[in-house]
Amino acid sequence: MEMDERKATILQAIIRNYLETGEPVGSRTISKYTDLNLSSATIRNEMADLEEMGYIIQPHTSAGRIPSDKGYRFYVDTMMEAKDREISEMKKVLIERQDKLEDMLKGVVKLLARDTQYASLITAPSISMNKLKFVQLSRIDDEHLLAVIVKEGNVIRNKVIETIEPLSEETILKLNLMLNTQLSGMSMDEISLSMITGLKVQAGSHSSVIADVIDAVAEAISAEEDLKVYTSGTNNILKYPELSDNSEKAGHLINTFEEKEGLEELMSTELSGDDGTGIQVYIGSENKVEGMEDCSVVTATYELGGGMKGTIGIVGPKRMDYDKVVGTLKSLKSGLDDLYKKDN
Amino acid sequence: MEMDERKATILQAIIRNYLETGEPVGSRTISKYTDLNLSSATIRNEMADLEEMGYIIQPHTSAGRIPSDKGYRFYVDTMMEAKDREISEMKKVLIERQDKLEDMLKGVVKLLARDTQYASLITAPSISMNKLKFVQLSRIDDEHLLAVIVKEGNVIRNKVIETIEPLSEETILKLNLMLNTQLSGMSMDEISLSMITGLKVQAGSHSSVIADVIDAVAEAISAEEDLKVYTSGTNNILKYPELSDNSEKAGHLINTFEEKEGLEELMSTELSGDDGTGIQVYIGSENKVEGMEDCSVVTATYELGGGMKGTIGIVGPKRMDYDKVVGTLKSLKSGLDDLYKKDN
DNA sequence: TGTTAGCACTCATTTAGTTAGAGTGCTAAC
DNA sequence: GTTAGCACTCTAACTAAATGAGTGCTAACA
Repeated sequence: MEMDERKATILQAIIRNYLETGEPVGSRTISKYTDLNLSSATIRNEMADLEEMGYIIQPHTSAGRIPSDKGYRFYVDTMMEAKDREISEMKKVLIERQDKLEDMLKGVVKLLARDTQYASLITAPSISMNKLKFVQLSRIDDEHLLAVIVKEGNVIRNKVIETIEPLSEETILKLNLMLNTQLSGMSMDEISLSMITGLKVQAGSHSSVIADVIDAVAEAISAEEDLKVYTSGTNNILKYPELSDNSEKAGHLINTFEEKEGLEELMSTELSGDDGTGIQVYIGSENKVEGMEDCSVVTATYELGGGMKGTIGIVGPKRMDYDKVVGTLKSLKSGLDDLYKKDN
Repeated sequence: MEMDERKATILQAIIRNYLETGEPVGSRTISKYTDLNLSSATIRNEMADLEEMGYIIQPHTSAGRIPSDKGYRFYVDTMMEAKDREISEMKKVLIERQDKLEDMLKGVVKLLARDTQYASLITAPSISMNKLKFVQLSRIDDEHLLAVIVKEGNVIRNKVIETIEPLSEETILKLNLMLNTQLSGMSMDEISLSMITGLKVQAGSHSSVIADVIDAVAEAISAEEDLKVYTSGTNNILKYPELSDNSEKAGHLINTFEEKEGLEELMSTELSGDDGTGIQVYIGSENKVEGMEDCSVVTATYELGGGMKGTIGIVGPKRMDYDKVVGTLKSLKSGLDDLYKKDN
């Protein structure tokens, strides 16, 4: 049995209808809905075939059909028509150009949640540059030293270091000079053990401070921590009976969003079937995050330039308005991408 | 009509029973539950009185009674016996002494949520000292300057400032010296306009940089931003039918927790009736945050020393195990308070 | 005067039974 | 290959009756 054009039309009609109503779709509905001019009986025959092929499912004997994961996948891959969506508010948010990246991300993800009515998330663009630009030590008081670590891309980290004995301004100046001549421009794997011991020897009695500083540098440089995830509209999960009827599952999902467990992986694994648009769709069990078997996830990768890539996406029920969501994500993605182009 | 001892005993029995079962409590139950040796008929008379006085409510004619807000309040104020609770895990979390305050707070709030099974939140200790310790300008590259602002209490803020023209190392050194001799030790309201203009004049051609730096200082010094709230266990809201049956309301609550709207106020308003334990209970409509009319909120103020006060608390249904919650909060509060004492 | 037994009454919840309707699969005719 | 027709299935909605917990009130009792 193979998929012919008529079967595809019928499948499309079933899915469209099911997305709209959420009710199983019967043969009579399709008979009227499509312009194939076929009677319900004929449709029934075709539907039996589609069920055999695994595209649709019958919840119980005397009900209509609903799409299976395979059915959704077919729809998304071949029949979806992404609606172009103008996010008018977006421009405001982006043009205001909040100087804190964090605020911008929060704004965008909030916008996405409001527009789609699905739980939304965004990852901060991850910095692939992990080189140290410079370190700046300053004396805070007799027991505390401040280490400011500036990475390539002007990402800044602070660390307060406790000192055993007070350090004079001159010593600090000397340490600063020493650290920067040796370390600046380095990435973590370039900083060898011998360099560290060398520095310690040079520092003499202050070697423990140097050790602490290098620890701080190492921590700051390893970029993992930067994979921060912001969420918005988690409460939308409750709007979809498929997800909220089982409050056990809904609670688990909400918890996942609050604790951000596993969301990084969700947002970072790239599906092989990426079609170049940067949009990816994961349907039901295609999704490997625990508790999301009944969800679909749609993500888009955006790029702020300089290799800074982040991901923005939504999590919703399998019965979701894919066309709208993909359209919205495309629009947001291009908005974010443009941000960089304009900037330069 | 006044509250005598017997009425109080009966009220207590009603509330205790209702907290356990969640079902309206009838006269017969009380007759057996208490050791007053009264028949159900007598209890009924007393219950009629209690209802007239506003301590209990009858959901419908032929049902038992449930406590009103006023009833809960009476219970909490005069009859509650906080169970002493040992949070064994807590020591681990606190002793590990995560060097980042943020991680510690997240750990504590997670613990609270796990222990109580209620939605939990914690505010970072707010720094009441808003004096500037020092400013440190560093050159990042030709167009960017880094301003590190250190406040009393060693709270640190960074700000990248764009410069119109490249600044030499000497200029930056000079600006640093100038800023610190003038500004260090100052609070915002001590920094007068004339001082600022004075600085600008001194800076000559670099006055715009000075303006930017002072803006950054002003922003950093105003402590508002420090009132960060961390949450955990929001999903517990779904565990309590009183809150989750109406998924509209539950969604709103979850949203409040995600966006942290209004939670700062919730955690910072101190009830007049504070009894010196630092524990506060808000029942139902006593609570002024939107959407929390059906909740009770219990908070505890902790102090990390040096005037750094924060608040930790839970939000749950009015029918909550007050004894347990208050016990847990007391335990956590004293754990946090001790943290500081040990430290010094 | 406070307490209790008894009784009629109320009302939410449960249970069972019925009905209505949507949809199917299959067969036979077109 | 398509369609009309029919028997069948199963859910959802509705109705009616039974259940039972709990009340308020009255009258009797100590």
